[in-house]
Amino acid sequence: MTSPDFFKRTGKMALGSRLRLLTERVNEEAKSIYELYGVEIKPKWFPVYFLLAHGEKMAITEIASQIGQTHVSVLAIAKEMHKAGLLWLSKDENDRRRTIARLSPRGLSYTDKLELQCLDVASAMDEVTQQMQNDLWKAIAEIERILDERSLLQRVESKKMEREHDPVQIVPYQEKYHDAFVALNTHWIETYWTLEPEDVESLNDTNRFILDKGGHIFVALLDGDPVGVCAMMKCEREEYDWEIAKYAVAPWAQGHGIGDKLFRHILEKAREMGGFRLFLESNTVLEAAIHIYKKHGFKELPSVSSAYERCNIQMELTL
Amino acid sequence: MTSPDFFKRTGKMALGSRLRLLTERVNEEAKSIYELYGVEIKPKWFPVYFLLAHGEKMAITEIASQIGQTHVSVLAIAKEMHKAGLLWLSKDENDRRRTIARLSPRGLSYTDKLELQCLDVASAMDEVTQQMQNDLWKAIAEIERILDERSLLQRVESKKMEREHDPVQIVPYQEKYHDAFVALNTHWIETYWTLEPEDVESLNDTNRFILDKGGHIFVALLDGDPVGVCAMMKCEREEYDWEIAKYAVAPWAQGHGIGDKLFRHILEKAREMGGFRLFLESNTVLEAAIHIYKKHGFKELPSVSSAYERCNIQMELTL
DNA sequence: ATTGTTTGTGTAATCAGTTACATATTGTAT
DNA sequence: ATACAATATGTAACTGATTACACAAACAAT
Repeated sequence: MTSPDFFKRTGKMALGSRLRLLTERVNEEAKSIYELYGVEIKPKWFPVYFLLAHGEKMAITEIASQIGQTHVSVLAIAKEMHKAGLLWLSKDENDRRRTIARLSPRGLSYTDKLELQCLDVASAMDEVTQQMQNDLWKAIAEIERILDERSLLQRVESKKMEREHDPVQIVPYQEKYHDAFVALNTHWIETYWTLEPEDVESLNDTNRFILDKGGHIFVALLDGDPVGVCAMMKCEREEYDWEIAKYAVAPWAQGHGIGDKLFRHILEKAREMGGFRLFLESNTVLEAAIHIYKKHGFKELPSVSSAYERCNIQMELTL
Repeated sequence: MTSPDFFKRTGKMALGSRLRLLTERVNEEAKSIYELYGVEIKPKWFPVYFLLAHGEKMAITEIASQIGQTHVSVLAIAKEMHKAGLLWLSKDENDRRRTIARLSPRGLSYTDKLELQCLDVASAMDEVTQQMQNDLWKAIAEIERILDERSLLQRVESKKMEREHDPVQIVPYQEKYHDAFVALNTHWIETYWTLEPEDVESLNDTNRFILDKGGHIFVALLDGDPVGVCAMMKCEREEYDWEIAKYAVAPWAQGHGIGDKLFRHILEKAREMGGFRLFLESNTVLEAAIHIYKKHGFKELPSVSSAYERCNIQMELTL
């Protein structure tokens, strides 16, 4: 039914689509719930019904502004309800523009049933809410308030400005960064060790070794040029979620916090994807890297038994 | 713009309407964000675009199942994108039923721009998320999971069963319970004291004294008959949110936990409405009530200076 | 008293999705 | 080899909302 994988990949860009899907689903459920109670009311009538449930009289526009819809849709609902014999429409004597709506006796007679239904739905929703760590209801209220303060457009606009003025950017790996990925990693290996045939293979076949297995690579761009890379791979060890590897920054670009920014990005992604136990292997000669690992809270593990000969230190972090 | 008052009143019954409103709003914003980036892509194309962004080829139905929409809507999107020159459609050689979609070179050329847009939107959304106590994104994922386990319909169904088999029910106040509200309160006052003219006035004019000021009354029904009432009023003292008052249960119905259930309901409502500091006044001769107050954690306040002569104890609770 | 603006309602077209059903291919079980 | 079921697409009609626009009543300012 749900396709959580897709939305995990899109990230928050697809909020609209996701909300629409959830809305659809909730309305679907609502329909069958109304049927369960034998109330001949369409779910979309509910807001109007609720407003008039105790005999209140209201003009179309008034209803619309209260329930947050356009007068056109309220008009359509009112007509449908009128046709179903639940609602009466009349002109306001004092202001001949206004059309006053109120429930018919038959409409009013449903109020009790509907009230029971509300009761049951409320307690079912309460039950659901208790099972959630994040209260959907409150979250909606919060985001509405936050977007009232400053629209998403404005926020995105300033992020855009920020980004455009920042020469350093972290982006997800793409095929076009493959050469840089290989070159950057080759460089630090060759500085201290020699490149083994396995190295060449694993670097060249990025897709097979990292991405296809559910791993991710991020690239640091300086004025659009790739100057740093770092990979997070699904960890083969049971006790960890992600292994950080292939972390390399061009020597001439070091010392400007680019590596740190890249690494922070990786940690954030891990957090987002719900993997909290991180692992990495390295060598103590790579002082700059070890410094960054420690800075972000990685702790050294006691014993080392690595597949790579050039590793003499293993570290872990639980986010 | 938003109408939070209305949704506060409807409670969780109007989740569908509320979600639709939020969806509408997000999509509205999305539209202007796309414009900001000068990408000639409609927001609703995004899921399809995202899937094909790196040259992937996919059949219509395949796309549909991945993004959680019907093949019909994907087809419509594909046609629109085709018309806009962003997408190519071709028949699968091996399976002549399948229509394969992939981005045209022009479509692919937008990928970079869109990626930047994703980046900015993601960081704007992250900023928003950090301001929220309840993570909307996670809340959606959670509720989807919970509803996968057991549909809302099923949950409501069992709540209905429970309610129908439980003779005791707590419902919000309605006009028809007015007589019971007056009678129940009059009874305990007259048992220990005499009814003053102010009492009569405040009980009779429930609307003006309690409801119009944003207070709430709940009624305990036993087999449909009102046997208990309790009010929560906006507290006049700065340091509290709600004052509990007019708490009365018919003597012949006492000792069956009805009063307790009613009181628990009140506490829950206070919690829901975000009022955490509660206050009440009472008299120590009302042992049953004092017992319930203490049971739920109310603590006695030292000094008493009440408007009511018959009060000799004041209590408070922070939820 | 007149005129221009605001407000309330109504109509038509549009949008982004849906369901229901038709048609063409492909797979499968005798 | 055939017939039936399953799959992939396509079409038409519907749904629940919207925007754009028309028109009449009420209000406000000269």
